[in-house]
Amino acid sequence: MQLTTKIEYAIRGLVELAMQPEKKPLAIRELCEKQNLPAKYMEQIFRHLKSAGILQSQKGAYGGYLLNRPPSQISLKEIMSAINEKPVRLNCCGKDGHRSYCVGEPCDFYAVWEEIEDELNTHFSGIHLSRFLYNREEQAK
Amino acid sequence: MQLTTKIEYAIRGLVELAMQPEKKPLAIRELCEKQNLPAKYMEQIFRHLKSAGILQSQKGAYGGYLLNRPPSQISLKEIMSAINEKPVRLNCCGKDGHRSYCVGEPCDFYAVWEEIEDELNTHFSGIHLSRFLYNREEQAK
DNA sequence: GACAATTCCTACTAATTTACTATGTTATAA
DNA sequence: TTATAACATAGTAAATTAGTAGGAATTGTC
Repeated sequence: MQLTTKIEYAIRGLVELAMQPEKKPLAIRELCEKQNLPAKYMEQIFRHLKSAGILQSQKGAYGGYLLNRPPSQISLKEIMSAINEKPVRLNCCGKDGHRSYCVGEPCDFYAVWEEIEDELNTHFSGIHLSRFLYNREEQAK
Repeated sequence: MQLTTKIEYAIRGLVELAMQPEKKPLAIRELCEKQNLPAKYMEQIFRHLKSAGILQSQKGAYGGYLLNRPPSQISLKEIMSAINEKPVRLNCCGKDGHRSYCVGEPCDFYAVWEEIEDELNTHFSGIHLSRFLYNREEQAK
């Protein structure tokens, strides 16, 4: 498993939002000062999370972001796929790749790998943001 | 999930070896011609698989590689960790990173992520090479 | 013993991806 | 009207991935 900074930052940002009082938006700049994160980079990340329906935003002065749903209803799967859409490409099936290994389209190898991916997605769907703030929930008033 | 070519090539190579008659080593060059893979790159991959105890090798003329164990006893976990050792680094815990998020060493965030990694490793430990050659087993005599 | 075939080893390079920064534009509350 | 925030896109630097290059060491066969 490869944890990119994007995922890490996303989770840290979301955790911070989760500890925010209801309905009070938190600005990226403020959040990033607390967490010492690159603000401009975070903007991009948060916009993705917004288009995925995880966040909602308030523009202008006193604006910011807030969670669209409780942390227990935001899955790691959602977060991950909001941030990086990476279609798996197998070289054995590529246009230029050779095909002796491939039987159909998609080939057997690809089919098996897709099964495995599905299993992982199922697993990540069962992990929620709340898991990352278990210890902090008590700290937050 | 990110499937690197190294992992893909490793599996394709191992599948090819699995279809080889017992005790007859298969040379990288021959294997790579069949599968249209870069031979020199494959050498590196196979050497890693060897040091991980998945393969054994026979040097010199008529040499090559062969599986050390039946495909049903070679897990995806083994293959993956043989090829890429990637220690997860979280920026929130880094030497230069800030620490407001971190409570201990390692921090809560890290601890949760490690739990998730363990779950994945457990899952990958249950997936074996044989899964990739289910359909081909009949084809191989 | 010579030779051909093979694994083994290390260093280098090219391509791709990741992790940002820069420079704005647009919307909104006070 | 002004300050503050999200929104958008393009560019850049660092890191990783995906190889290639050039050989040394080993081993079966003639």
